[in-house]
Amino acid sequence: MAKKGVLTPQQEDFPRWYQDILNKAELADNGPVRGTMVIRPYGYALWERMQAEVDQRIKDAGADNAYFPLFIPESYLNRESDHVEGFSPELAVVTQGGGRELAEPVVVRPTSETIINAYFSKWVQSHRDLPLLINQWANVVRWEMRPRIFLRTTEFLWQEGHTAHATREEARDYAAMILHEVYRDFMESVLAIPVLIGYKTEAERFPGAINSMCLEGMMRDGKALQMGTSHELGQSFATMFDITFLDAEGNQAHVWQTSWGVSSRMVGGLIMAHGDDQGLVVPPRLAPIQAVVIAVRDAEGVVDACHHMAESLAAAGIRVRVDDRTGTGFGRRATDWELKGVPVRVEIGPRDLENGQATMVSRSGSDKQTVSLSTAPKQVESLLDDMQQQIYNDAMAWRDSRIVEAATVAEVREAAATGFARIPWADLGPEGEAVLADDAVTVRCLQRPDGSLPQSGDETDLVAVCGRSY
RNA sequence: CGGGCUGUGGCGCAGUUUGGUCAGCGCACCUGCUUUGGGAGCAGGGGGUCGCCGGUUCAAAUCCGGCCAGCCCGACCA
Repeated sequence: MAKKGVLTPQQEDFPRWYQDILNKAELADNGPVRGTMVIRPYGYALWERMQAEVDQRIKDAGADNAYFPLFIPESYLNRESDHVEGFSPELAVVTQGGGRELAEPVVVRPTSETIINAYFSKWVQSHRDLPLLINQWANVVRWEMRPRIFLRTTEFLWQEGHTAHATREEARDYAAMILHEVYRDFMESVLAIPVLIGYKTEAERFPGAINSMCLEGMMRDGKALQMGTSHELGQSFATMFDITFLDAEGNQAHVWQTSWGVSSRMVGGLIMAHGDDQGLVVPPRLAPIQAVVIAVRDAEGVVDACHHMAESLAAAGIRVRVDDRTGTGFGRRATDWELKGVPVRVEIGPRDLENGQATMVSRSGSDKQTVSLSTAPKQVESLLDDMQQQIYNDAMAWRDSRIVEAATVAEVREAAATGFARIPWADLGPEGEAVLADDAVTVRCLQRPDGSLPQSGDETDLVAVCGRSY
């Protein structure tokens, strides 16, 4: 009884598909205040897994977690002119507290450069205090014009790293290292989303940065999603907040800084990079539930067998859940887990049990295979490994099939209707970039012809990757 | 903030042109029975002052005015 799809097909209406999946997979709801979201348990479980993986990599990169206040004095924002210009339109400002007008309004942090650097200036005295490597997991607020759950919400969750270094080279290398070792590695090996890396053009740069590096993923509708950024801040904040140190020769100098972040936007990226008309597809390394053991129906010994199966899967290190809600029809439950993108289903019914078997089904393939109860954990494990690789390969092949080499602005515009275009930056330039902007096409990043990260924005053979974006 | 579309039980919608006999449908939910190997069936049942405020009228989901919210397309952005 193949029913009509549960979700609006992607081809028919992609934004609608996205809305449907948020509801049907129980990921998030709109909050009561415009632009806010309620992240539901399954959506939050995805975020927690992302946090855990990113946090470990950040610690491996030598940064320590700390926490700074939600409220920032308005005057702090005003100290860095580019920064305040960039953010003031989207600030939430508190003017009252305890029933009284505040002497100085406080802003709800849109990002924490200012308040963190105010403290860096207290903590940094000597070259021996450097590098100072701090990370914070927090919520931030930006009063966005056009909110969309996970992709652009008024309040969102993120991680922001802030560092101070003795030299420009060291700061640049650290920002690039974060881009590669923390972000790119996480996105490609855990999220299974291939990303393009490069520099932002001046037009797209973070307010206050001297260089912004980014990672861009392609969604299933051909649009780009900026999945993360890593900035060289130069010395502007150091100057404004007076962050100085005595070097080994006894000279006073300003530090060189970086900041970098990824956010709950990645949940949206995960949905749109892998999801299909059956629902979410969650790569095994990320999945909060890697395998669900389903009791097909309540016959003799079936539910017990499911719990035993779950125990042996868990013992093999697999994140597992049992679905023994036999009061609900099998088809309904199978569909529900498919919607949630759980990589592997292990189904056990009386027929399986008779033969000492279980049925193993992969979210990405339609074939069911029969496995013996005793060897199932091994087989699930290896299926999970295969799926991780396959999901990445599929995303990569699909993306590459939608990247076009272009020679003119017109060709870029045409290619951007379905995907990305690559064009020599020398041929496009800021003038071409401005022309493309009329059609909502932007330069997503500047990279070397081989796709690697430049060492400098002055390199002469840089390629501009262009597309429409979220 | 500009352009377009839309607000009716949890979700999706019909009804608005021609004001009254209009508060209805599907899904979801509750109870019972039968079911359960790909969104089960039957029977019974609960739930909405029709986005909000005001106006016109004997009478407003329906007409008028204002406001608010959501979605899509732009400018902004993680």
